[in-house]
Amino acid sequence: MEKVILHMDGDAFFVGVETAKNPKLKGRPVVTGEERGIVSALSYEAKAIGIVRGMPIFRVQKDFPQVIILPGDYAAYSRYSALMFDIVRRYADEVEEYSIDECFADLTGLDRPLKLSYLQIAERIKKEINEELHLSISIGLAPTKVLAKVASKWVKPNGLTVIKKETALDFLRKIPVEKVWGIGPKTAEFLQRRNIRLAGDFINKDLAWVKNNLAKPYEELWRELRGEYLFKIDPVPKTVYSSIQKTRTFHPLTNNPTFLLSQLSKNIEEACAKARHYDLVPKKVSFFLKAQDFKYYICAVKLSSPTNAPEIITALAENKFPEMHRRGILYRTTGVTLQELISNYAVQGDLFGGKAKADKFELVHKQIDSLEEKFGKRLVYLASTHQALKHKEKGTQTDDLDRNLLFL
DNA sequence: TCTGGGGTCCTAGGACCC
DNA sequence: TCTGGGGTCCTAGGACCC
Repeated sequence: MEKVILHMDGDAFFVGVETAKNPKLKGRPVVTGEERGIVSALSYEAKAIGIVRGMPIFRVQKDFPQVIILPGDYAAYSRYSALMFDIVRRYADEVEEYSIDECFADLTGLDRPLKLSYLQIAERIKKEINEELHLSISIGLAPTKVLAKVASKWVKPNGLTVIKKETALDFLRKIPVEKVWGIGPKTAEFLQRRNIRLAGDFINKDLAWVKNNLAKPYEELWRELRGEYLFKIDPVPKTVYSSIQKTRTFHPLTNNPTFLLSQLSKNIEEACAKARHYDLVPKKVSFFLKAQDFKYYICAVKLSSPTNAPEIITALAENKFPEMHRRGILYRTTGVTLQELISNYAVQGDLFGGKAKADKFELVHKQIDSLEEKFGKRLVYLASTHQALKHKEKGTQTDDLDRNLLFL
């Protein structure tokens, strides 16, 4: 039986939720991202007057004084996201939560028991999300995930588009190849140089050409675009991470090792806090500095004993720092990635007491975590992070920060 | 898109072995 | 001292996504 895959995509989702919370925002130019200093989401009205994602907030304030600027409210976005997916689950069992505002659902064979056509099922989902949550979404229906993505983007906002195997080519002849899910700038450029500009041009190439010229994932993409169902719906809710990353870009750029290390220390504290929250420990950690020209200077360390204690990981970072740091290069970003995460429960003791030492630190941090939950963030942090916070909050009294210093 | 932050997956090539 | 052929495992880095 031919598959029927639904793809649902929130319209300007963060702003949509803000409008649902406060209906007075409806029809107004609204952006979110105040806390980050750049526009992270924008209403269609804001888009219409020339605002784009990533635009600095100060520019919006200066050039578009009529725009309403809001800080992100991620707790609300997660709540609405869950409610939205619950509505999809009223109809389909197989729902894959792909991102905070997108999901796939397998509707195949549900028309009979529900006594509704596939189109009617999609219409109901859309109507219920509109009426119950006051959110606008767009839906695509197609025989594969990739085609369903194409369909949901075809009419936006508030769209509902069906692509059948027979009509796929007509759609794909109107879609630039770089707009296809999975084809990024590099592959798009490669294809365009060979005169493949539209998704339709791409699927008109034969399989041998695809195999000879592109990597394996693109062969699957090519098949999916031609209507062959390959990318399965994965309904397992995402509870585990395989890596956790924390990065921060700063201005002005710098070469100062002390500054860079304190930024890295802050990255490490944040990453470790997240890992503790999920009871995960990394078997491997990598640090990086990103230079002015966006080149990465990376070093990776295998942990003899997996831990999420920031004291241990910052000590590693300090040891490895000279391997990444070059004199005379300006850096824009520091970052840490905790890799090969495993459940803390599964960690075995080692011969040299590394595990016992890590356990002590982890216990202290668990207690700090619960205090911070009660009394707010940044109650306590490592001395090595101190400078990074001073930098961020320059202009405020550093006395308050000094009071909370914890030397371990 | 002159470039923020957080993820996943794939692959080429080196290390090591027979 | 120089030379095959073939296999596995691992890792760094590329490419892509939202």
